[in-house]
Amino acid sequence: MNLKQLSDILNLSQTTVSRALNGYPEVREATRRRVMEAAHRYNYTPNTRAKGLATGRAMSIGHVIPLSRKHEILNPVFGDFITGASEAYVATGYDLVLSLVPDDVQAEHYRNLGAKGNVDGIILHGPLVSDSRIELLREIGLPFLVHGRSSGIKETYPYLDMNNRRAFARATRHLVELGHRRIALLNGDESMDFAARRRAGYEDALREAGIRIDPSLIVSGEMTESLGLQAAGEMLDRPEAPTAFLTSSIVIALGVERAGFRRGLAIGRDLSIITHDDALSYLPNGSDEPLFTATRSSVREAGRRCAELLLASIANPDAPPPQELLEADLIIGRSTGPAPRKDI
Amino acid sequence: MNLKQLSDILNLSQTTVSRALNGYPEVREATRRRVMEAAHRYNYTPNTRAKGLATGRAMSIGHVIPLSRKHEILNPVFGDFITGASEAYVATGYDLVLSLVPDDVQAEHYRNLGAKGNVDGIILHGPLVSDSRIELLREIGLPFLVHGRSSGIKETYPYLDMNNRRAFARATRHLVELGHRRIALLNGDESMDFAARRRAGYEDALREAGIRIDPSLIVSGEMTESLGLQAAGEMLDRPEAPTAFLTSSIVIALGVERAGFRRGLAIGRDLSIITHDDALSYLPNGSDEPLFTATRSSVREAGRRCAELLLASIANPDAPPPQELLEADLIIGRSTGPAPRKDI
DNA sequence: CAGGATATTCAAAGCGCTTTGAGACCCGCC
DNA sequence: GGCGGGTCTCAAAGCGCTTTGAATATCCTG
Repeated sequence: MNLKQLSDILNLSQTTVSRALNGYPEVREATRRRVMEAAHRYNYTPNTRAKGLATGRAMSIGHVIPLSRKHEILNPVFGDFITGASEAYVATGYDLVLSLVPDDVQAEHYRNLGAKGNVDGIILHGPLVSDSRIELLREIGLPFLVHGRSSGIKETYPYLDMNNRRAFARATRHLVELGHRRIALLNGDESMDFAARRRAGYEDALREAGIRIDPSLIVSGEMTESLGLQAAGEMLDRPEAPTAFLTSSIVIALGVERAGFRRGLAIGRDLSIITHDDALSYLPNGSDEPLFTATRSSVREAGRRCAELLLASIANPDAPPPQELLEADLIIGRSTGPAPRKDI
Repeated sequence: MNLKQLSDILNLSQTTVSRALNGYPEVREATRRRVMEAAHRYNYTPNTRAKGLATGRAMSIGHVIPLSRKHEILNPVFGDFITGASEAYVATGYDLVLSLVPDDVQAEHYRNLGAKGNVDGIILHGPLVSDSRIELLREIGLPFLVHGRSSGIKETYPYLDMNNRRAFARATRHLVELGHRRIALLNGDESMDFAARRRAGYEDALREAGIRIDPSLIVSGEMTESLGLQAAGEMLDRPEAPTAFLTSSIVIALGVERAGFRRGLAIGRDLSIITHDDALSYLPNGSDEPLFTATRSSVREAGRRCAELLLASIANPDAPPPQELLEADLIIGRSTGPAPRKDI
């Protein structure tokens, strides 16, 4: 069923039918109702491609996920982010076009997305510390929004980020206040901006407390359970083992916990753990009481907000680029406690 | 840059340029090269919407994720599935359109997808035991493929599934052979087809071994760490505690393990665990040696295969509907061992 | 009831592409 | 020289929609 057929059935011109459906004022209310009803009855929905061609708007947003050896980092978080973004898209009739693109063809892919014209805007995922994609996107002229930031970029660009630095500074400070001096950081890949900022926050707090930054207590890599298990395991076996761990994700924290269990350490007493918690729906931090003390910031919420901001800036291209910073909550759970006596 | 501009620059007609780019034979090789080169130089890419309008093909595939209280079940697995599917799409120039749709408007959404014509086919996720969407999709006439199956549907329909029943029967049998008699099943929501089949496999093996099926040892729900922790915790505190657990996902297994740790039980000795492992990239089952004994089947691989099958059936609509069943591997790890003496 | 608003409807152009059917050109051959 | 056959190129129609500018109904006022 297309517009022509529908208007033939109704004995109206295509113009009138189109106007009736799109809420233009120059259609009598009775006519509009008649049209609406027929559209519904015959299950007529305007063809997106044709509509897009005519209006110049694709009514869809592109999400490009870098696909590399490192992509696993984004993976678990991505589902929730998308869920949030979708809420905003569904509400406004936009579609979400997803592409997972190998690192080496990304530039080309972005250019294509622009030229092919099948998205009205792009959400940039997983920015690096210094990410050339931002400049590229500006050059292409397609509206975009960065989820996260890129410290190396000085020009202003639209973004939504979580205040990773402050969150990790607070978490570290909390451990310091509990008397911990040897605090390990198990971080994500530090070529990623969020991880670099987290480390900066951790170092801020240590410096502030006059604690020497010990590189041997800092590990960064893929945020998996194994990373937590292995890195924590190795550190705990040292004579001068850390008494507290700060981890970038719950899965890492689970690995740390396992390493602790294996050594008969009681979590929250012999060993403290603070993790960042993205509030992933399928990996809740405990059900009633939080399992881990954590800095928490919902990535789903971030997804929704990103989408909203991007849509707003598409609707109003002359507005200044949106820049928002979300603060994480510090949630106290049972995985932290005062540093063991002998270690103070 | 559009076709007209490009052909003006080249002093050729739009037809010729279009033909040159699309590999038609009636263009001199020299001309074609000239066109190709110019297209590249001016970064010309045909507008997808216009091309789609003209050809009637959208060059994109829709993935519809049911969004309900239960959606979390799909969530963690979904990222990997998509990654796999994307590999197939990228290779063939297709785009992936994602929509997360609340349960109550799904039917409408599918109809719309069909009418809007912005996808050439649909992958159906998370089929229920008896899923009306399959009939609906057939009725709509849009090519589709089900990831999983729906036991309640008798007509043939295209699908790719993992042999959940056999996998769980094998796993259960393995535990039985190790001497376990009280084997608990921590399953996903059993209104989902995959979970129902897993339970059937579990029951097959128990019946086969003459072991009574004890409903109090079967729990199904959201596949989270908490589910594992709580359900296993409760069961382990019974006088007649199970000696082995069969779980539907690694996250559940992690919860079971934690419940074990808390009670001072040694995994693989006091307590055996077998889990299904979707081979998620960010939740590997150990790094060198598998953490858990597991039935393993890569969901990423499934995603790739689903996409391939769907694309093939779009390319060749008259072929019989593809139906494929993947077998899971049974991987032996350190989480299983003979049933404790006193329990035999 | 004429005359001018105002409300409603229409035909047609255009969005950027593919594709059809036809025209131009160049051979070589009789 | 003319003609058939290949090779190459072109103008124009159409995909399904929106939107402009014009035409027609309808209504109100004096």
